Amino acid sequence: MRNQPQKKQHHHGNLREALITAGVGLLNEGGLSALTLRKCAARAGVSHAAPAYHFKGLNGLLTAIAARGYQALAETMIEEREAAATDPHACLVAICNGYLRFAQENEALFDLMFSAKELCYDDPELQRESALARQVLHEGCAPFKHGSAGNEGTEIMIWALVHGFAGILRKRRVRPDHHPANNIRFEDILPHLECV
Amino acid sequence: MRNQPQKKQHHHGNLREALITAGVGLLNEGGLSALTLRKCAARAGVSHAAPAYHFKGLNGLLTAIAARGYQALAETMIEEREAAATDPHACLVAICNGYLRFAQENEALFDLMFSAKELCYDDPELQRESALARQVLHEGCAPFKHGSAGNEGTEIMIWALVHGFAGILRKRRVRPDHHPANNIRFEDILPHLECV
DNA sequence: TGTACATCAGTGAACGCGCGTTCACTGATGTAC
DNA sequence: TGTACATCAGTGAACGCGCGTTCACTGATGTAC
Repeated sequence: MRNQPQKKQHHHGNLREALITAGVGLLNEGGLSALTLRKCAARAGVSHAAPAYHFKGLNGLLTAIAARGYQALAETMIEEREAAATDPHACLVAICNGYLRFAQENEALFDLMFSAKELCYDDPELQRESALARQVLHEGCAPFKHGSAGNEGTEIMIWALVHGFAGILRKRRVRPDHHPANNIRFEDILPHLECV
Repeated sequence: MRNQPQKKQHHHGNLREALITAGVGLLNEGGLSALTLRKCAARAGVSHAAPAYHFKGLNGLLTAIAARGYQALAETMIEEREAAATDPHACLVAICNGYLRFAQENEALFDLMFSAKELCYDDPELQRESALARQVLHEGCAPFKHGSAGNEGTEIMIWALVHGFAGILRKRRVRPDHHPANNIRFEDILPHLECV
């Protein structure tokens, strides 16, 4: 019963999850600036001092939410990859599309993960989740080399490319008539990759 | 004399410039969160209500500073291009390096230009300066085609690539051991572009 | 050339707001015996 | 099985802070005559 409280309790039992969920909701609805300790607490139905206590301050909460973001990013990429054909090219394209879809469907969360907000970059969970997401991209790039830099060059190029796309496709960042056409696809961009 | 006040005056004479300069300084020193109306005013030596009056609120000031950022971005790219050889490939590489240099030398300003902060995107000056910066990249890409998308495909790909690089190279965004090597160069990445 | 007046850039005090932090506390839980 | 006690998750009131905005005002400037 501990994780599914039936009624108002002093010990919440699952406060960490509740606060992270609340934070993600706030991000989706109000953007980065809507994510505060007090609003998170209110949405989770606890005292506004609770998240400060639980996460040892605002940065701790932001860090936990960002870690959850990396987890979701990895899941989205894997989801796309699973749905794709098995040949390396299609897999990599699918992974890239997953990255892009995550960025577009989770604008503010993506903001938090890569923005100017100070996170606790040495937090083990944040490190683990971001490394796992990175690993998905790494595996997708492994069969390829590109130019003299080989595999590593491929991975960095692909990461930059997909990350840059994510940035410039964001709504409100670019005037509509400056928007790159949405129908530019990775398929058009990646054909020069050679299988090792 | 109007633009060079010798002593404390009621009419500042060049308040707009003074506030933008102050804002850029604040960004450099304290990041995005250090950029407030009150701090800008203090640094420019005016009452804290002055910038609100002059720029019609915080967003107006942020917008003017972002516009200045695009101007500086264009200047940096042009500077690199001028220093390069005249062949199209070297020019494009130079422009890309300029984009990247600007992003690295002006972290917080770059943040403001592309971050989640709400700017007045229909401000004529912001539109003009961002279009001019975009134009530099456009000209650099004009001699090339890439894949079936031709010139436009090239431009979007290059923009995404360089913008993504800028993002992932930012300090503190990525753990040191996840950092792409700084010595990866556009020269290694662009050889597949074909002259039209 | 001088005077009266309208304009407007910037002032400074006051306002309310939401924020993160602190801290003495309470009440539930787990453990030792 | 029951009791005493230590632990600790969460409370709620209070704090001070910096923020953007507002507004009656002041003083410099430009213009009409």
